[in-house]
Amino acid sequence: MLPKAYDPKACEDKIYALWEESGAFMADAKSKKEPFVISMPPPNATGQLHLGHAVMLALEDIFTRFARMQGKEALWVPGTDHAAIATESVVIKKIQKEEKIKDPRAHYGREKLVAKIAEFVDISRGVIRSQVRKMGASCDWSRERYTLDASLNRCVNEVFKKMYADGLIYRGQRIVNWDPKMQTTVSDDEIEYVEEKAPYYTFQHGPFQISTARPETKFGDKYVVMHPDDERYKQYKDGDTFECEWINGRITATVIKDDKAIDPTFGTGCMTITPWHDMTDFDLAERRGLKREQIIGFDGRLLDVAGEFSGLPIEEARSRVVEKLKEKGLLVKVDENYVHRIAVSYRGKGIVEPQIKEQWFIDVNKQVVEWPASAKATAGKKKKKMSLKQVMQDVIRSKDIRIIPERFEKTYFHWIDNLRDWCVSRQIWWGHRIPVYYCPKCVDHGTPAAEGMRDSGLGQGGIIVSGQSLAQCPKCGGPVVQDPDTLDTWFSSGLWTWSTLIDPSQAQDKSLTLRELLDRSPDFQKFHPTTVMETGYDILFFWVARMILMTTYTTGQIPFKHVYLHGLVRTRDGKKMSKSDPSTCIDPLEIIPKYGADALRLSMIVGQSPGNDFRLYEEKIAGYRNFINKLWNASRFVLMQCEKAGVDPKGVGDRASGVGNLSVADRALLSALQELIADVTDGLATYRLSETGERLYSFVWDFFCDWYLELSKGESNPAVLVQGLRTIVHLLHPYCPFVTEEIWASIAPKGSGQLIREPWPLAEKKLIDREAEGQLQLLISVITAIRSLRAEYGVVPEAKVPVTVRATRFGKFLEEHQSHVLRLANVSELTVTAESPTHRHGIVSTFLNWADIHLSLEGVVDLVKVKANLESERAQLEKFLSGVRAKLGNEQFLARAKTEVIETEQQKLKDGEEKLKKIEERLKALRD
RNA sequence: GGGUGGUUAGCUCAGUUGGUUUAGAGCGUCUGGUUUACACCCAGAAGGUCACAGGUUCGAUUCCUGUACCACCCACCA
Repeated sequence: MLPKAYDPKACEDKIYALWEESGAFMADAKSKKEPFVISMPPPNATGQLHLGHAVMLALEDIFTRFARMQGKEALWVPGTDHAAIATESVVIKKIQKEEKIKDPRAHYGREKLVAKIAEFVDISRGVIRSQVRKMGASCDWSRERYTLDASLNRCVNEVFKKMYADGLIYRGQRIVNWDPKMQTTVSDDEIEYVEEKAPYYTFQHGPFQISTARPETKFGDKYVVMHPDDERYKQYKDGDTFECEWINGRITATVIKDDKAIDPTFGTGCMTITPWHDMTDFDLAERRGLKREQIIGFDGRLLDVAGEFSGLPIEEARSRVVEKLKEKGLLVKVDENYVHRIAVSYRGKGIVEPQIKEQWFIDVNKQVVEWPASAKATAGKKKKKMSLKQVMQDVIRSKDIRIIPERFEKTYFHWIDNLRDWCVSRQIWWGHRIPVYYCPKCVDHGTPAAEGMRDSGLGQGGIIVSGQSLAQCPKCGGPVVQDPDTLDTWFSSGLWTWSTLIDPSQAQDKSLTLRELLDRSPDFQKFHPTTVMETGYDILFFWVARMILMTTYTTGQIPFKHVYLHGLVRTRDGKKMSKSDPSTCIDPLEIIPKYGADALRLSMIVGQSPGNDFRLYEEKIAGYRNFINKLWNASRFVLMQCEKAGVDPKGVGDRASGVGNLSVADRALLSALQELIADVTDGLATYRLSETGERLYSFVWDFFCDWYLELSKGESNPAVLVQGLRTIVHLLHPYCPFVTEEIWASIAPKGSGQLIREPWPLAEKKLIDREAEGQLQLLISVITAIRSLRAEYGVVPEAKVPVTVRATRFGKFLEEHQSHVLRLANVSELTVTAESPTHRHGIVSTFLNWADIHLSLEGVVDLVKVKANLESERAQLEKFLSGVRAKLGNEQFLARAKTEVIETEQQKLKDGEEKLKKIEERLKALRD
């Protein structure tokens, strides 16, 4: 006999191993079946499984299992991400701590440090893999990829080369976000803004008053900007110069009139600018061709321009500059309560300083992309040259890609509108190295060397962008040097849906072009574009948008058809779970052994809607653990019934025919199952997972267990029990794969395989039996009504009570099926009659639409209470009826409402009045 | 400053095209129960003017406008 309580610990790992060994997760590129594909958002290779991953895995596993059972060629590609900055900073910190080395970069040098990081990643990558398995993820491990795999690196290089050739990648001196802590640039999206109170100073700058929160940047303030229409400054003309006393002596400054950069209603209406360290000022300087000067070094200390302050870190310099200006009498006022926002690096948490630096950029506005790319997609559309931005907009606008929930399309468009050229170079070592080589001899290529080259003292040189690694200059045969920078991690992540489908052995063949590589990779041919991209809405910009950008450009295909965005998991109090406060966190790895992966999955899916955050706490998970246990016990009950009847559950056939005589309950169950199949199939196909999960939950618990199984105790047909349970575990399998697979093992027909490979049930119309469902409903309402009366009047549970039912239409049916009523409502004798009962004392009643139910409680019941109950019921009913009458008395309603609606209302009135009449009769009888 | 979402039972949340008797679920609460599948259970019950104010409509939790509060995203107010 199976244990009373389901023990996930005893089953889950074992079942997962069976699935994996049997090859159930593996997809076949040669198959003729319709493909269904998901690229798993790769967790960081150094990471631990957290709830964000757990949600993602649960959702994607449901999609995948459903598709697989539906007979599609389902492929779910797992992988891990090298997470450039995140990983490098983790390892550097680790070395600093464990090996007491202050500057691991300097200490080890590039090659050794990269090797150390790789070693660390190798070890920790296995951790996340095993954790993904714990969730029950049915992904194809034979196709696991890593963003730094050789074949993926090949893709990265080829894409870079192609973009460079198309003029989409350029090198430029532009303002970037510099993280002095990590010593690298970071992208616009990897910056958080934190509000901070800081003093806000106003200084006298010649004839003008200017305000700033950053006095330490003000050394190069050679320009004063004001609005051309500002009356206060109309005596100054654009280009006027003036001399004034400033931090380090007298300077000459120029007046700039600009209507775009300045808001005349703000502050004094004029400002000085720092183009080197401010995005807005940089734009203005670009526009007007103004000089720019670096004030702060890349190490976060002031440069020589600061004179006596040179070499000071920002914080210290600030107060001392203010002090000096104050001494000179140039400090006008200080506002201590000014709130401004400082930019903080998402990863390193260091304060980001804008800097002008020579970097590699992707031009998002240059119109060189042919779109739509394929001839097939071109039907009805004109091929146009578009910019990357335009393609990104087009694929969403044309509904080639659908975002769920739809409202995120707006957010997406807004982000694209504000998108600047994407800085893709990073000054870290961990990642895909930029495939650009410099030949110091071949200056004739005409391109100046990158900053890194100058730093290494090689001076000017020719540039070669290569899809494969180079040791020699193809022109002169001399030695080349590779660009020291690596690529933004999202550059390679942007290729994820297809770079993972490239055949690794083909990728070794350097003679192939990227196009050939795509054409010769069977997986790419079969499985791209992928079907759905499922991820948190927080990385819509980071990742989803970049996959669209990179993939449309490179392959001419969209990366995916649907984007399903889930919400973020929050604590019980609605706060973000943060690693720094472990008490607020729920660790899936602790939850799974305790409640099971199935329960965790359900708790994150049911009651949630896409795109909305949700709160998770242990009671919620326990609730679904209870549900899993309920299902488990239902199956124990089914097996027990089989045993009693001497039926082998595995011998039960699949067809509803040939299982002997069907009771009303049997027919009602089979019928309800068909509707359930239809609802669940439709719900899963349209991504309505919460609603569908709830439907299954309620069906299993409230109908199958509470009614069907209870009725089976009186009269049972083991074959129907088994078939019903089989259908249920099929439908539930995507949601809770472990327990259903475990149950399946006991009830599967002989010769069948694992549930994971079973075909999805199809609704059979001929099993739909409205009559039986209606009849069962009648029985249920009679039993419920009697139970309710018993509780209301305090009848002790063990007392058997005689009941009279006055029913006309269904009297005969009720009489035939009274055994259920006797047992489930604890009734001693059931009298079905067409007349109202003659005895009136000690009777309590309730009125259904089609029957009156009278319980005889002679000598037990308090007549005053009976009367009071009837009166309150009457009052309620009258209130309700007056509402219905008012509606039906309204001419406008009769004239304009739909006929069905009017008919329903009329029916309501009729039923209600009848019921009222009965209550009146009962009250009258009580008075007599 | 712009945008998006939320405001439904004590708590956490569903509610797909406006009308299925009197708005649902889980947890919690209350009453009762060792009914041999399950106390991770069973039976019964209480609890909501669907944030507020207008509007459209015969009819609004559902559509529109505005207000308040909360959350998030974006933005160059020095």
